[in-house]
Amino acid sequence: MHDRRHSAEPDIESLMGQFHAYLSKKQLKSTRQRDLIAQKFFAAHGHISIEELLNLSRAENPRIGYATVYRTLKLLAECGLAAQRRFGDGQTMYETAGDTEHHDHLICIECQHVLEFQNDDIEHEQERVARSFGFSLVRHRLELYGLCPRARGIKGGWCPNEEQRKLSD
Amino acid sequence: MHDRRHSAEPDIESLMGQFHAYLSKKQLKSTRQRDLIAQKFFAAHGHISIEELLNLSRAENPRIGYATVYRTLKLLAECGLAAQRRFGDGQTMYETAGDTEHHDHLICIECQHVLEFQNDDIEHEQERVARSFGFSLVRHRLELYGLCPRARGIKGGWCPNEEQRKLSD
DNA sequence: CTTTATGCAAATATTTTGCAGGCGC
DNA sequence: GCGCCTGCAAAATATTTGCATAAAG
Repeated sequence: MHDRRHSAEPDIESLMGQFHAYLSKKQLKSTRQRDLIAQKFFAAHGHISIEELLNLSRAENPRIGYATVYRTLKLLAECGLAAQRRFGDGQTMYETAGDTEHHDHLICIECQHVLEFQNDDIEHEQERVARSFGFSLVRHRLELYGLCPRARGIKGGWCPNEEQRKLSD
Repeated sequence: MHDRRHSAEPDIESLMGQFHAYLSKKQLKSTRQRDLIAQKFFAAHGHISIEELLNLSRAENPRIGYATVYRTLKLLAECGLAAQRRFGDGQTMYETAGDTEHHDHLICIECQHVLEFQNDDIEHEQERVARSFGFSLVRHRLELYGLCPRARGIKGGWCPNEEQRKLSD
């Protein structure tokens, strides 16, 4: 298991590649709008709402409409690169999924930042569980929510928030 | 519509108690409709949509309206007994929360249905991972996406979709 | 060229709200 | 009784769809 911090850019290239592969497999077209929306979506990496995505996209191409964002997100969901999610009363959010290197997330509920990790024992066990129900496992999502050392009040405790700031500057 | 059964009656009494406690703390009233909806909701235990809940409730009291279901679910969410959730492209679902038992989800990407499971090895490993980063673990979410036997094309394969129909009395 | 996408607006679906009686307390 | 609740319908949101035109392969 190893700790992998996010640097500014996640693996957008690879995700765009998967998206394009899906489009051509389905004989669908790759367009300026789809690419723009997908890029913005992948770049947001964590969570993003339809509206935020529309606004980000419009910043570069003001003529983009709601329908295109919905339609693109639907495609991304079909190929497992996006997943719809709803928290509390808020709006519908989408998040990235199906990353090739399936790292899981460790999230501090205090400072909101996200670390990634991989753990083979857990992965194996997931396989076993799926098989025990007769399922074949396609992908998974694992998120651990907790408090980072700083948030727990440990003096001089390490905090992913600051750690990331250091890394990205 | 069909409802989902769970072997042992979950702790509905206790959940209703928590709900009533919340109502009186907030000086809100306990009504026939609220109780009915909450009971149906708790009895469903796993996942239920607004519409299913409305139908179950109307089976006993046909005059119940959408608005009351929405309002009751909002109350349940406020006191932490329900949580909104959305899987795949499907409808908005609600699930019980704040229950002692925690369930992870196994979801068929073909038929969209959701099974719950628990696996102690995974839970332990999650603890270990969090600790190794200096985090204290508060909660987690684990979702496995895959194909059920039927969806995989296994002849006579078992499908959670149908299984549930069978189970419902 | 042929086929699929886009953007707009209109159609649907979903959720919330206002209000005139009803019902808990 | 007083004040919160309910059911209904209308309003506000959110999402999907139809269609003429534009762009991709």
